[in-house]
Amino acid sequence: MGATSETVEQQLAREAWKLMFEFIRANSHRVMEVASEMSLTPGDMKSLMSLGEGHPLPMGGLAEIWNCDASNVTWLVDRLEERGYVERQVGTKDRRVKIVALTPAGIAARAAIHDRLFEPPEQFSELDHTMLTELVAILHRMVPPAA
Amino acid sequence: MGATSETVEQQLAREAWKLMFEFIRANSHRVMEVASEMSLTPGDMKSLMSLGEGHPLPMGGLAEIWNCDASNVTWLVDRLEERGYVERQVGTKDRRVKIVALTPAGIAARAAIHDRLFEPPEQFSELDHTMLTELVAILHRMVPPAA
DNA sequence: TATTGTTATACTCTATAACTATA
DNA sequence: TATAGTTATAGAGTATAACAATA
Repeated sequence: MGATSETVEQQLAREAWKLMFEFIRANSHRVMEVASEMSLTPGDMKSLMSLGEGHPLPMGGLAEIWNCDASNVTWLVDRLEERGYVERQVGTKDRRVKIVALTPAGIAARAAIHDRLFEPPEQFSELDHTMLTELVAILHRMVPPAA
Repeated sequence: MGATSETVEQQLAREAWKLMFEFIRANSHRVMEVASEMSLTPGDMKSLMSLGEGHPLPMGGLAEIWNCDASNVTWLVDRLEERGYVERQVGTKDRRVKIVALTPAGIAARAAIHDRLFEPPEQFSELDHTMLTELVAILHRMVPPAA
């Protein structure tokens, strides 16, 4: 049953992933909506989202996370800094590096985005208690605990 | 148990949605990878993905689906047409409208994208047969059958 | 000399406005 | 006159290259 069984599971995984993909695509407009509500561009919002509270990051690290050029990080951080959401701190060890940290206003903005973005789409109301419990357990297994 | 029970379910839905969101974000690089493999920009790929085989659409309809300006649709369709993936057909009833249809090459490219994009991420290997079956059933309930 | 981040500049993507052709 | 799509043009976002400060 080895090879056959494995194939069945791969097919199930593929089916599940495909459905998840479609579900996300059907709800992708929400990101734009929330950004628009908060007068942020999608780029600003994405940047803000990936700056953890207790985890300030150097410009270079952001370029890696955001998968863009360093010069673009300068531009993005300038935008957030103008709005008072982040600040640049000079590195203590190496004075060349600039650490980007959320300000209290940035932390608040990030929390507001999360609140709105994590409102579950209407399709979740199709699920009963058992299914919801199962789904949470399954996703907990797939998503590593700490980010 | 009415109000209380509902709140618990809303919390579960929120938790599930948040986890799904994180899971997708952790795998968002795949889209870029596949686009790059096929020498397509993410925009080209997104456009190609939303053109169904038996469902050619007018330029105006695409502007609505892609949520962008009509002039941008012209540009996007030009790109796909240059690569031989779509063709403009003049409307039979109203000669002003242009119907955009996938060519055989476009259908093949779309299938290739799907094949790669729907390869389930490694995290699915954490799930046993029961969980996979549950997940597929749950997602089928949330995603409307026809696209 | 090598590296971090910025500035100057060019290229890509998207939108607004004016236009062409049908209706 | 109104509508579907295109063309001309301007604006946002991103990258490449040259630069300044620090290592």
